[in-house]
Amino acid sequence: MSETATQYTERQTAVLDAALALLVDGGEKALTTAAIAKAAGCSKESLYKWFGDRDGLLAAIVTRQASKVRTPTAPARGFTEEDLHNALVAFAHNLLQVICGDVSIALNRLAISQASKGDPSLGKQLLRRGRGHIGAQTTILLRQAEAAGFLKFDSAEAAYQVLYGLVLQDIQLRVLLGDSLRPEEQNLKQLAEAAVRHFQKLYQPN
Amino acid sequence: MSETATQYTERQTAVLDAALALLVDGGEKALTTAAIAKAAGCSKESLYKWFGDRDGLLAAIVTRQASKVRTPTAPARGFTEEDLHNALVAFAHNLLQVICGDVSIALNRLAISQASKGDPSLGKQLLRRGRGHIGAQTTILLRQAEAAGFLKFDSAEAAYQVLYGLVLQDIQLRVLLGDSLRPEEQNLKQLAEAAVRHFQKLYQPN
DNA sequence: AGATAACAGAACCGTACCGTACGGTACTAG
DNA sequence: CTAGTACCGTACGGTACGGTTCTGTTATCT
Repeated sequence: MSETATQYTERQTAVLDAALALLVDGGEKALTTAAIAKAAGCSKESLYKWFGDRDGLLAAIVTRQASKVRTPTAPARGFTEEDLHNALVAFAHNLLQVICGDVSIALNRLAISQASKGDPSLGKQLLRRGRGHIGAQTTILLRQAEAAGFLKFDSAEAAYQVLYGLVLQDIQLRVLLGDSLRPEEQNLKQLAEAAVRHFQKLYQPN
Repeated sequence: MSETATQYTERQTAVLDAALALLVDGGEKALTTAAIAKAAGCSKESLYKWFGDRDGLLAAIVTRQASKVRTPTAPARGFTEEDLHNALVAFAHNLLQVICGDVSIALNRLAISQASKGDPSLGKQLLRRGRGHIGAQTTILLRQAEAAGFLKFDSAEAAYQVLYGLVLQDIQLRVLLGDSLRPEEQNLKQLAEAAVRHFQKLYQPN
């Protein structure tokens, strides 16, 4: 596994942000090297000097964005059952907002498109740095909740998987396919609360 | 909405099948008009005569495949709670198998790629004829189960959404991104049973 | 048998885009 | 003042592909 610990200069990250903006509105077809150079106010030659080739630039975009994932607020040491509920709802709400956001949609579409061309590296990056990271943090929260006696399960990872499914349902795939949320789904906070309610019912201790 | 009731000749459906096979192994980049013509043993000119342009051909591939969706076995008139459980598990298992299959992955990737280029029509088709259809059938089953007193919920559609999320979790997105299932996820039957168990616990009447 | 339509095969055209090369410019160091 | 560095802007080569056109062949109909 290539540990791309490469740190980019301020100038280069600005280029990556410009490229991401270009990707978000316009899709992948708008993301040509010429367009990136123009939007970023640099020359194509510099792009190739900095990022190797087009795929390298795409990978840099993904890793840069994935490095921005906000880890869920660390749970307080001693916390009540209501704290747990609120933390889970906040997690679910945040997850829904991220997934329905333009940036997430554009990046996931890009990664899937690359996977379709036989290169799963972008997808792996996205899963590892995005979903994997946020999942690990939340799994810790679940374990603490179990230790506090608020939840009961065999595997924290499996429980997290269930929570994830309850929250997202088929929403992520639908937005990726270009579908728009139904009116009753517009209220993401409400969706998050319903999902967490179901989750707590499934894993209540008694 | 264009009601593409166009019926293709046997020859043309054979071309669509060949194109689908090409898409399944090789991804979208392998799906050039020249390659399709070669694989199907026809000329490019015929392709354009039959399907208009490349996008028309892609749409024809999707609609043809979507027309093959097997509606879940109609539930028996008088059925027991065990029948319900078995029907739900069969549904979940079948769903997982379809979603993890090469054809589903290739078509969903194709539709997402098209959506990324600003054309959501393929995605709409996929949702309407694929997920929408199977969902409607299953929702009917859920309603009958409620009438029989085996389940309790406010909205059958919402309950179906929950079942869908419990079954798929993040599996579909992961396979689309090129990730492979973890060893403990290989047993799809087991996943289906766990999901249905959770579902029934959530919506048990008492 | 002759006419007509359908089709395969191949050549061709225009376009889009990746990657590279080159000339010109601003800035810094000695 | 000169040399070096980093960069922009542009132009170009090579290639891939969508779509069109042409020619020859096969099949069907009268």
